[in-house]
Amino acid sequence: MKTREPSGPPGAAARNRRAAADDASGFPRPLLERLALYYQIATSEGEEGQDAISSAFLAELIGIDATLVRKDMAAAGITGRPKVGYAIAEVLARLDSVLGLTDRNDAILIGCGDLGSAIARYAGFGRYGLKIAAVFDVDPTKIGRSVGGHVVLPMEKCKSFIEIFRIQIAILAAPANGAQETADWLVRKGVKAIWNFAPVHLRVPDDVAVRNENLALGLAQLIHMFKVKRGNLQVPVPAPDAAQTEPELGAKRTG
Amino acid sequence: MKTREPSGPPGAAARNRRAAADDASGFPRPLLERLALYYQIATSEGEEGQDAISSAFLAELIGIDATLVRKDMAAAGITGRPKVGYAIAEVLARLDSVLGLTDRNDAILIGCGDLGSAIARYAGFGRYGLKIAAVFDVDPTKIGRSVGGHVVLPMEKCKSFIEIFRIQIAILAAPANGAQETADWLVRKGVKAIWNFAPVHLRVPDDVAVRNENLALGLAQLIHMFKVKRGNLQVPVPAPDAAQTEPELGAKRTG
DNA sequence: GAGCAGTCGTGATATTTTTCACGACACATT
DNA sequence: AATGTGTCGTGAAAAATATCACGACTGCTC
Repeated sequence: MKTREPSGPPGAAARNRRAAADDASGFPRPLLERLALYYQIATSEGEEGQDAISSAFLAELIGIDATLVRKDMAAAGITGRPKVGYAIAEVLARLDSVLGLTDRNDAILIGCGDLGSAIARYAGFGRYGLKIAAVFDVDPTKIGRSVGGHVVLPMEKCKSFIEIFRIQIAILAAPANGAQETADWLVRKGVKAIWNFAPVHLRVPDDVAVRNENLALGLAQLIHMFKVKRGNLQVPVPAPDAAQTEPELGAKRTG
Repeated sequence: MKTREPSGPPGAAARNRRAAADDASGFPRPLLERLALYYQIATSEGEEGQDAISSAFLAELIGIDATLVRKDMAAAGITGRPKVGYAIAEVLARLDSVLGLTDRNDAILIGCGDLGSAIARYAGFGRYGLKIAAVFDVDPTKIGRSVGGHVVLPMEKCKSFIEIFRIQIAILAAPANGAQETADWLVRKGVKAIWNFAPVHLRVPDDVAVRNENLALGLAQLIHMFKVKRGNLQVPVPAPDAAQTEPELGAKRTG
């Protein structure tokens, strides 16, 4: 079984590569990100009294091509009017539906450290349909404390809470060690979506949605950008011992 | 005909489309994300006593193809050994350099609300070369308070702090309104990299690196995934008035 | 009402990213 | 020492993604 199995499982394996593991099935990830961005901008413009929004405006703001915006809108099922643009009301309604922000989702928050507290206190998630129903922590010293209007509960009560309220979304703001374990446990209890802030890449079954937020990763990216722009970083090729002239990709050693 | 200009500008304009605006110039964004992921996994494996790490292992863990991992490694200038894998020490050293985590970077934190406090308290950034040198806030009631070992300073002192310490990186954890304004101000003062947590998409000059973290956006994505996996969301096409049978992309109206 | 200017819609095209297939090399075992 | 197995390295093909160019339609102005 060296060269991969061509036969393989029924059909799940075909799109198993990244569709199921990474975003879902609906839309590719970059598209989704842009869609959420449009939603945000449309909301902001709407609040300023605007009635419609043009593809060029969105494109300029985000820094992409206007055509791409139009393609995205088409993919989301949003129709614009020439000379006017896209009706903000329609954009919001449509993206509400596409992004699934229409109905409320109860979530539990696991871990009430610094980051967990920030999340618990952050009120902005309500607009996106997320409501934190309860906050849990293993640390006995934190239990009973009130954070963002929620009383921190002991983890022992988590199990029954999930079962009673049929919780399907969990926010994981626990330390790195034990995060995977906790995630596994949550999945076994029936949680179907995990928003992971622990600095590890969680592995979950295919039927569970996970988003690894991973601030450290974002930081690494920012610093990379920063360094490159400053000019004192590029180092694509190290040239370990054989000096190459081509900065292409790798370096064939044996020539 | 006008199938694009074969001659074209020198070369800078060619990759101007998104290279300069989006990530930088070094590596495409998805590659960078994976690289940071490798770094994280390698660190974790190294702490567990592992000495080398295989492309297949990384691929399986992240959910991508092993070839892609090898290509990425090659792009980063990391050489593996057949039958063994990639030496963790080399991976870490190389990615340290590529991601620019080698030397310390002093940063200031603007905004000490819930999220700002969490960031100030979060110790994990040190590993990635970031050191929070000072914390600022406009709110007079927060000034003087100690958060994560830093005394919150008034924004009035921010200007001179940036100038004196030659601060080039700012973490922006202010509310949405005024975030762009603050960012503009920071850029004028010489800041070259902004890690933005405000729920807006910041616009900065080309020579400034910005990463919009935007938790709400991540949440929207998670919820989308969740809904799609649950099966009660798909709606690619709305069929406003003309019912189409093709769920392709758009719907040609005039036929 | 006709012309003009601005914007959407989309097929074709270019570019980027990922996968496939296979060769080369290193370590383990006999 | 020779063989065997597992892993890297990489050119070529495929797939996905973004861009271009142009047509169609709308609202405004004269």
